[in-house]
Amino acid sequence: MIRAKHTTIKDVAEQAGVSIQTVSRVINNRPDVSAETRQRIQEIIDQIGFQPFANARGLASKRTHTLGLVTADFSDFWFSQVVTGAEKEAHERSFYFMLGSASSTPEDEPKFIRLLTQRHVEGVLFIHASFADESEHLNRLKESGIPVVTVGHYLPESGLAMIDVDNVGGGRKATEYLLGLGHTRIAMLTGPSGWKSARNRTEGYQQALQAAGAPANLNLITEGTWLHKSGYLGMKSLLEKRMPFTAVFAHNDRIARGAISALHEARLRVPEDISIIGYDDIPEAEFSDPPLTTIRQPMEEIGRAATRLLIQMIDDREAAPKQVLFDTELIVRSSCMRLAE
Amino acid sequence: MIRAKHTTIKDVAEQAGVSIQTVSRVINNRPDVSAETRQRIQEIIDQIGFQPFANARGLASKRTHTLGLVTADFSDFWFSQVVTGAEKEAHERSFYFMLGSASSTPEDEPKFIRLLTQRHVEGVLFIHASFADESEHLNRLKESGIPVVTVGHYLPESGLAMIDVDNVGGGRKATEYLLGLGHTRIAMLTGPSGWKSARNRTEGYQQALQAAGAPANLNLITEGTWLHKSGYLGMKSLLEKRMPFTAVFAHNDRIARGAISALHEARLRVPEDISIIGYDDIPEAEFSDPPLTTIRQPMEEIGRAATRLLIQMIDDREAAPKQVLFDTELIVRSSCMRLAE
DNA sequence: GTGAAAGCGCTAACAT
DNA sequence: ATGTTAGCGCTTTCAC
Repeated sequence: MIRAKHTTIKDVAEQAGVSIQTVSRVINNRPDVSAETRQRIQEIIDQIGFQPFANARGLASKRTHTLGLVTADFSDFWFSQVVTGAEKEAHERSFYFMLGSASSTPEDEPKFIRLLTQRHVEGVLFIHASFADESEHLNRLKESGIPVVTVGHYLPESGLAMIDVDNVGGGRKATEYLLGLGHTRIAMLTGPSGWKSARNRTEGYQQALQAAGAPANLNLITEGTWLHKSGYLGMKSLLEKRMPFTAVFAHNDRIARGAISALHEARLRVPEDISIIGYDDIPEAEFSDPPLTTIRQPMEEIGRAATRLLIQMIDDREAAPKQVLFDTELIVRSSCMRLAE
Repeated sequence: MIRAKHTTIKDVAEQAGVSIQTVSRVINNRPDVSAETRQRIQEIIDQIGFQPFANARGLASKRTHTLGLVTADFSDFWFSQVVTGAEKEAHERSFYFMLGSASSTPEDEPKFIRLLTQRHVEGVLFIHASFADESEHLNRLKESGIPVVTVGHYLPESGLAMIDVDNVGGGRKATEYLLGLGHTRIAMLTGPSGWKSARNRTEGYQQALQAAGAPANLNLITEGTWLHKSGYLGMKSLLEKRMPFTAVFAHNDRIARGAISALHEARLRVPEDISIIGYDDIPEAEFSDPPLTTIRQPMEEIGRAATRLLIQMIDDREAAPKQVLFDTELIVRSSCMRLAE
């Protein structure tokens, strides 16, 4: 196997007639080089297309500028948005992400830990990893002293840094909106209760109902997964129960859209017969039938903020893990209407 | 900034009372170590949790076991599936992916090239990168001698390795299905013509029509993006033209679903008034209203195959770039029906 | 089967 | 402002 010969700092030094160290200073933008030499060296670098080898720098400086990215589900829209933000922020700060295990099956854990330690990642970003599955990962990492920031995955006990959306507030906001339209029998299709975000949205829902003196009816709550299919099946089972309700809070837009399919199948109209509100504001929400009223989360900004915090923790190991909650925004479209008297 | 001290090969060697080199042999599974010494060393490795530092190995061996992953759009379902497969395959072969630029804006190119060369990635996987934007990237990489495999992005001129779905066949399959149901006025909502996959689906569509003696009517073809919104707007403009058609081939399921929204708004029923077939078989397709007939692509397997090919090209630089086409599968649900006489 | 020496490409620390 | 020396943690090469 023949490998292309890369140009090294030595080549540059020889051509410029200076020592390796001086070239190193130029690469690293150190102040103690004369403008003249700096320029001469820079020209040679540009000309022969020299790129310092990250591995060698990492070995010598004990910094790898590498971050680990771990997630439970790539296909999740929420995830993809967060990653986009995270990636941009990292690049701007000259950090890069290594892909951790996508499938977080328990057997993968040793491999996963090995990846992170062998590569000496300087920090790890957990995006949308589920609750139970991952906590052992997290603890092991924490013990190893690597800074960890979690997104959409808050365990208050763990004391880990986290960036998330205010899901309690979001759940409250959604429910209050429906209450404001006169609805009191409000059903809910939740995400898996293993997810903190789902539990929090449920909590917000209950807070709002309680404050309005319209206590939650457990028969109107159905737990499921985050998928479209789950909304469809959940709504079907809700309808079979024959408990009256006039509005639904779905824990994400995919669930909401699945529920609408089931509603249509049952010849019920949205919003005339049933009002429905989602969560996320996925791109399709605007073009659903009907356009979906929903709770928007600032996902890309969350990714950026998480990465920023992670790098900050790397730079200052004493920095206490912070927990930041972003606010949600109610996006009113036409899947909800005022309850007729 | 205090960094945790990592255990090194030296620590292991000292504890085992052997030389560094012998430990190295154990790590790399070389045959020339006595079973006894090997076991003793292995026990110490396990006990103190030693992990060889990938950077140092890379520096010494000139192998980084790192691959670059570049894409135009994270939020694409197709992409996420392919990545999942690619990631699994890579892990099984002890390779890892570094995230390249997510946003493939032209300004990012220098940064992007720098990432890949500074990290000495051994190969690069381009997933679903668009045609025009990226070709300069590709050529630069090719010149640098780094193996490149593209997925969903075939430029025959470039001679690059690629794994893709047989989009011509898929387009033909979709169109033939509609023809078989008696439709002859078949409209089409395409993806961007800058994408090879879109052009190929169009080609398959034209082939099928021609073979059936029902030449394509350009007025029935509308180009758009891959997004839901585009299907919605495309169908609206199609309807405004008042050119009669009885069926639609949408270049992906999101477009199809957008089109269905527009159709519903226009008080047209699917499939009673208009039949529609999509492409991809996204999870939501099954639960659309109506459930969407579509063309399925084996995405995860494509990711695996692409990674396998990439690693093969790394191992054997003489291996000619291969081009592999996967077959598609027609998934019949209920968004199409036989044309009434 | 095992070890010693050299060096991968770079930075850190200390010279001058 | 620049050079010298040492060494990061590992593999390679060659010796025994």
